[in-house]
Amino acid sequence: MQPRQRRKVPEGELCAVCSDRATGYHYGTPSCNGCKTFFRRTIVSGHTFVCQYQGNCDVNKNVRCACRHCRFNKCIAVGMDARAIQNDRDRIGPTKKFRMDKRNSSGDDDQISVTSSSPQRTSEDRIIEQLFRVEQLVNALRSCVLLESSNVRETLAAPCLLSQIDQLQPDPLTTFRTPYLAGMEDIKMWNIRELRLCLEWVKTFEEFAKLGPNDQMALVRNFAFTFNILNRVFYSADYGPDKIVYPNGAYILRNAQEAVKIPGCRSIYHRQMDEIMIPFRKFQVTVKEFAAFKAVLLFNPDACELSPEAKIDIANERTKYLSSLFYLITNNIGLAPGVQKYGQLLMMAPSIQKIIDQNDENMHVMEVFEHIWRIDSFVKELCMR
Amino acid sequence: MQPRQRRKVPEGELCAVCSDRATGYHYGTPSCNGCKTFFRRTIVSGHTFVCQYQGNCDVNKNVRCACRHCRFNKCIAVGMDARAIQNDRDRIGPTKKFRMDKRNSSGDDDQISVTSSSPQRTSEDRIIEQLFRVEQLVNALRSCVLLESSNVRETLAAPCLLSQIDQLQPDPLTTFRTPYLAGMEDIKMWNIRELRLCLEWVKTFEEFAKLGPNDQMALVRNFAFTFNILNRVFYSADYGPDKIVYPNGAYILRNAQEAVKIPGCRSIYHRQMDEIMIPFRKFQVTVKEFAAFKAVLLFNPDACELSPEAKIDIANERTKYLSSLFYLITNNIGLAPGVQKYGQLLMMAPSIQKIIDQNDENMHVMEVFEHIWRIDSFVKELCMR
DNA sequence: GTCAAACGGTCAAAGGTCCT
DNA sequence: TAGGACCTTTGACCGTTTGA
Repeated sequence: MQPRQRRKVPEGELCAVCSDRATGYHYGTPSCNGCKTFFRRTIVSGHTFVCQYQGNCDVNKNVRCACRHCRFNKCIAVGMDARAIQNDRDRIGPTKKFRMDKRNSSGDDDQISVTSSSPQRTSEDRIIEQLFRVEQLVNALRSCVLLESSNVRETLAAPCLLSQIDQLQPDPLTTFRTPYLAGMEDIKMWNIRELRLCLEWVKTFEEFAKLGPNDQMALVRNFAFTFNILNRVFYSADYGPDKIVYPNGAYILRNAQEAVKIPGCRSIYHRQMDEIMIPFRKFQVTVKEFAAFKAVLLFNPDACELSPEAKIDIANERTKYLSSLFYLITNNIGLAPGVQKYGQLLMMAPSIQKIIDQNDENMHVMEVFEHIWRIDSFVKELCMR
Repeated sequence: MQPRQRRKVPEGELCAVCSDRATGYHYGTPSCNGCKTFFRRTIVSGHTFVCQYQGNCDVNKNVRCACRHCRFNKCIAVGMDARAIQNDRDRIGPTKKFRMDKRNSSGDDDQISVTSSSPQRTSEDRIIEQLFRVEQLVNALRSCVLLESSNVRETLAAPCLLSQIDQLQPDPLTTFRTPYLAGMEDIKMWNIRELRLCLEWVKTFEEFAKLGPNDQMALVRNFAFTFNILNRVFYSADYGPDKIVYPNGAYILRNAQEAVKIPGCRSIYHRQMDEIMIPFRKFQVTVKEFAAFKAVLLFNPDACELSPEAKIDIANERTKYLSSLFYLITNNIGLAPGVQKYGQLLMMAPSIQKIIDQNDENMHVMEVFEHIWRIDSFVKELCMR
């Protein structure tokens, strides 16, 4: 477990969160067993808490359980690092031998639901929990070796990779290295990977699966590059407002480096930073909110070439995710601030649309110079109109 | 939690207090759920009980509730340890999966409409009332003779026409006649008129007036054609989903008539109908809501060529109108339906954006054929990038 | 190879919820 | 209202992984 520094916690050191006796450095911070476990569970489950008071509750050994919102905030404030949490469960096997028995009793395939002990309250909560589980799976899939898929329709018809994720190998190309300037190969690799993930992601929606292949194609062609860009900026490590950092450390500068510039194309990276990445950070969009926002954008009844019959179902689906997003936000931060955050988030959509349109235009320019800037056929099928 | 030892209560172990089945060691003593909870509540509430008899009542499963004094005494006697009781914890929310309560019921009795009947008007109310007054004035101005204005900056700097509206003459070109197929002259006339109205409309916003001329120009160039199209479809008389009708009766067909087609340009009228006009009608958007929606769209912090300083004020202004729109809608129709309507309305913005972008493209095509399809210089200044 | 730091998993025993 | 069945959350303890 890469300890940041190999140092023993001094005798009598206190938990930086609650001042109980620290049992060591956990997630980069001297902390007690309770705060360590609390932090991990909160991150892994994706729970968000609401303070019943003013958000400035005292956190100490005696009252640390009184307000989970303030306890978690303090965990973050004292420097606990969520990246030190290992979501990759293949690397640590079961700690008990009789775990084998459990596997056998629950059937051959280890199911997704093992880890989730979610509260499941209202239908909105269930929707959000489902989105969150899928989001985590997609994030795991992002760093796996993905076989090349040249045909969108076939990929859509194939079984979802997310259910077989434990049989996939980690891809060394995706492991984080010291940040370095991205080259064109990085951009292409991540574009293809993210578009591939998009196809697996959309397949997890029941309503999407019900659509005919042409409607599926229309929706996914309308949405795929949005998914690509949104994930790129949302999951970019925060190296300031002028860098978009891919998971492997490759980064793009605000004024794009020469290596990734395309003659005749207007750079859209600075707009991705100003109009998406910075607002996401400013509004403190959570993973769950992000997932719901993407679902809203996917179900676009105005997507080109949708059949009229499908439009109605798709509009209803959008409404469902809109409501879930609203209650998620307002439950987290209260009605009045939530109304603002919700509105601001939705009003990012037109800006995102403009960026996507600009990208479309760029791709057509690239195609003119196809002998130089060859566009992957899979990308072309998904993103060109 | 310090369990004294990690030991499971033996099968068949009895509660030391009442001899019911023990569910585990609680507060240091094997005990049942009832006595466990009774002990905690008694300690936490600080209650003291008085025995009605001699203080030596029997305490067992059947009569344990008969005398709380003796029950509590026995709890202490068998060794329950009050020091194992913790401070209050955070609320954990509903624990039952299916609850038929709150939101999705009718929104009438929702708490949100505190303001509507109170004499004190909120700031949101005042904002809406102001927008509504201006909307009515602009609607009046639409049918007045408007002097030609060739220069956008000068027009923005000039006094607002809305304050001199009673000195203007009605324009016979705008009076309603029996509907007839619009010709290119109708389209051009209404485009210019609506753009002219847009300039007068934006001037009524205090925050807009405060901006420097370059920022004003950036905002209005970003917004003018949106204003044009939105007013066109919102105020179109309802002759079904396949006609956009101008105030003078000129109408455009879904499959645009030859007279208004432009070679090389994709028609955007059917999209204006499907993605704006029909949703406006379906959602039953009111005039006030429409006005607030336009204000939200005007104050776009992502408009091209805005100065960085202006962006912040503009974002705040947008948030203000977003909140006003939300409270307007939810006060009208209740929280749950309002949340849906609000979200659906805002999510029209990306589709509107796409239509505007398509229009931009068309205008560039038109310019190539400028000798035939001459674009008015005023229109060009406002709408071309 | 050795071993301690720091991961994740476990489950008894805390507290909270909600129907009676 | 108070009681208690049933639920979630907590954290001390333990096995596993990893890097110096």
